[in-house]
Formats: sequence, structure tokens, C-alpha cells
Amino acid sequence: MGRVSDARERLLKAANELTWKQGYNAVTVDAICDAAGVKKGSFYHYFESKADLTKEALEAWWQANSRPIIESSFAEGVPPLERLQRYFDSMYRRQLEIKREGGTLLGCAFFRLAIEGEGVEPEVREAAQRALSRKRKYFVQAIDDAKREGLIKVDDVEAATQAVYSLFEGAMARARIQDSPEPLKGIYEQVLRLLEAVPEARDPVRRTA
Amino acid sequence: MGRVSDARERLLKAANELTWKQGYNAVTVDAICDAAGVKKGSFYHYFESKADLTKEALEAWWQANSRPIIESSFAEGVPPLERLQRYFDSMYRRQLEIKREGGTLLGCAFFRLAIEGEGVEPEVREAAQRALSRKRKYFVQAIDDAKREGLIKVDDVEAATQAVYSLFEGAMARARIQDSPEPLKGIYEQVLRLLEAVPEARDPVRRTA
DNA sequence: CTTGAATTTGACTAACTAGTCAACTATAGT
DNA sequence: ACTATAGTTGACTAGTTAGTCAAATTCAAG
Repeated sequence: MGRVSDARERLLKAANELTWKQGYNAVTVDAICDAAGVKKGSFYHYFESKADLTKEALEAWWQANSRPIIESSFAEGVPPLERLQRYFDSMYRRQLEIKREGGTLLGCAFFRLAIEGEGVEPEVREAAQRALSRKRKYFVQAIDDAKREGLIKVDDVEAATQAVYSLFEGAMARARIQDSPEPLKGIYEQVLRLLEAVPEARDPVRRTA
Repeated sequence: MGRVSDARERLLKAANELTWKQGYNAVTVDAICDAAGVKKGSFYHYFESKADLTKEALEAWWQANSRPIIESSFAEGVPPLERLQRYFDSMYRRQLEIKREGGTLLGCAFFRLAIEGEGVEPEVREAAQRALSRKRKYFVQAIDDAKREGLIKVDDVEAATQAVYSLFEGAMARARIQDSPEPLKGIYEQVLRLLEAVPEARDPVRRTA
């Protein structure tokens, strides 16, 4: 009953785009409404507050964008190290695409928000952290599998996994700061060294091709 | 002639503390003035704008805090790998201290600001980027030296250096996000693997002790 | 002790902020 | 065609924001 509308979806999309680019506190409700082509009255029909919208937008973004991309890289049946290789490659290409389309390279939306710290509502920060920790699980799984299958020789798997993840997020963040994909280049080779990958497992894509 | 005052210095200090914790856009001029015990009229006697203050505060922070710390770790005469080890160790301890004193772990102030992207004035972002690039130079120097002295075997020194720096900044940022020093633990060992350090050079501190 | 430049003050503005609301409109299901 | 319901609107508030300014105060130097 009543009329139907996609205003809610437009608001979520606009919120993500603007917040990703400019940050939580730099973006105003008015700006989000303008970008979504929605009047402020409507905004508060759908969301309780700016924080509420942002929280929902992050979750929606994870479900609709991040998750599909990450799951296609870390798919069942793909050899563990190749999962990482695929993911790094897909993120590299994605960041280039974002830069081409929007003018600036944006890095990871969740990391961007999570790092803001105090000065953004806890519920928003938690939503971002939740997404990051879900992302990290794919790394943990792949590296555990690699160890179990004897593809990597590193002893302290947990410490190495931490490092791999820090390296990846650090490179993404630096790419954003420099507005250049440069820091993302060749991460996979560095990760292989961190994991002490055995020579035969070093180039899974070529090996399985 | 005229009276003397340390209001300018108090403002710089307050700006840094608040911005580090809460971010550029979350901090108001009024809040900075309150924290510094300075009235707004005085604020604009010393600084043209909030952006101007923040820019100056970053530079002052680098000169007064970051630079001394980094230079004492990367001091002349210290073996290259030990410079890194010292620096990681000193940052680990420093972050713990910050957390103990201020309640939250804050990571790198410049990284924090540089990552904000659009929505902070270019002059501010540039000031943060400048500090980061100065910091990075110490890494480049140390790793180049290590290579020249045959302490590391890695072939692509440039790519490895990028990775070491990304790993470090990524770990600092993650420590902030998680409000825990955990990601900073044992970075040095991971860096040794990235650089393919020769066994004899692996623990310079013990070796030279 | 006088001078005058540096500093301090608080009241001011104009623009912006998140959020409210009651009236209005379109339409899906009957 | 009716009508309940979901969606839309624009004008509204109350608080906050960065930045201004003229007058008052302080004190180093002559």
C-alpha cells in the first residue's frame, strides 16, 4: 500500500560516495540529500540521524560491493595463495577504476572511516570495524589453508598473517594518501616473502593455467 | 616592545592533541581555544584560520616531537637494521604511553590527517604529507645502507622498502583502529623477512651488545 | 614614568548545522 | 473509485560554526 520509492537506496549510495571521499564530519546531511535528489524531510522519514544513515550505508556497501568482490577472489576451491593474488589484483584494478571515474583514488572505505576515531559516533565506527574484521577473516582462512597444505614455511603463522593484513591495508591507505596506485604494486610478491612461500607455490595462477 | 605571551604555543599544542584524537573536521576552533585557555579573539590574532593553525601545528609537531624521536633511532653510526629495530621499539613504547596518558591509542598523527582526503583544506593535507614523506626517507636510507653493507639479500630493494613502510604505517593505523598495540608487536621480525636479512644481521642489538 | 606595540577580551555576525513538523501527494490493494 | 498508507515537501527551529572588530589591558624599552 501507498507509493513506492527508491529514495532510501539513493540516500545510502550518496552517503557512501560522499563519506568515502570527504569523511564523516566533512559531509553534511544537506549535501547527501542534494546528491541523492531527496529533500531533507524525506531523509528523516527513512533514517533517524546522520549516524544511523552512515551505519546502514556501510553495511549495505559491504553486502552489495565488498563482499561479492572478496568472495569471488577467495572462492572455494581456489588454491590459498592464488586467493590472495586474485584479491590484490582485483583491488588494484578496482582502485584504478575508482580513480578514473571519480578523479581520486579512495582506498578502503571502512578503513577510512574506522581510523577517524573519536569525533564519529561509536555506532558508525563499530560498523566500519565490523566490516574490516570480516575482511580480515578471509586472509586468516587463506593463510591457514596455505600452511596446512604446505605452501608456506613460516613458523609463526599468526604473526605473519597480522603482517600481511597490515601490509595490505597500509598499502591501500598510502595509495589513497598519494592518490596513486603505486604502493599497491607488487604486494603479492612481498606477501610471499612474509609467508616464506615454497618456490613451487609462488605463482599459482601460472601453475594452474 | 609590548607584552609577551605563550598563547601561540598553547594553541599549537591544543590543536595537535585534539586533531590527533578527533580529526580535523570534528574539532572546532572554540574547542581548541578552550583547551588552550585562549579567547577566540586572540586565536585570530595569531592565526589566519583553522587551516592555518593546523598546518602550523603539524609542522611544529614534527620539529618538536617526531623528528627528535626518529633521529635518535636512525642516528648516524647505528647499524642500518638496528635503526629500524630501535624505531619500531620506540614507537611501540610511545603508543603505549599515549594510551596510558590519554585513554586511547592514537597511531601516527600525520597519517591520520593525510588520509582524510577531500574535506580538509589542501594546505593542511600537504603539511601532513610532507611529514610522512620526510619520515619515509629514514626508512629508505636505512634499507639502502643495509643492502650496501650486505645485511639483506632482497633483490628489488625499492619494492621491499615500499612494503616495509606500508607494513609499518598499516600496523600503526590498525593499532589506532583497534585501540590496541597488538598489530605493532613483532613488526621487526616481519620486516627482516621482507628484506631477506642474512642470519648474522638479524639481531643487531644483541650482536653489538 | 611614559610610550606604544603586542596582546587580550567579549560581544558581534552571517552562514551553516542537524533535526522537526504538519500539510500535501501519489498509489497499491480492495 | 475509494482509501489507507507510504512517501514527499518546504518552511521552520535552535544550536553551532568560523571569523570580525573596536576597545581595553599589559608590559618591554627608552
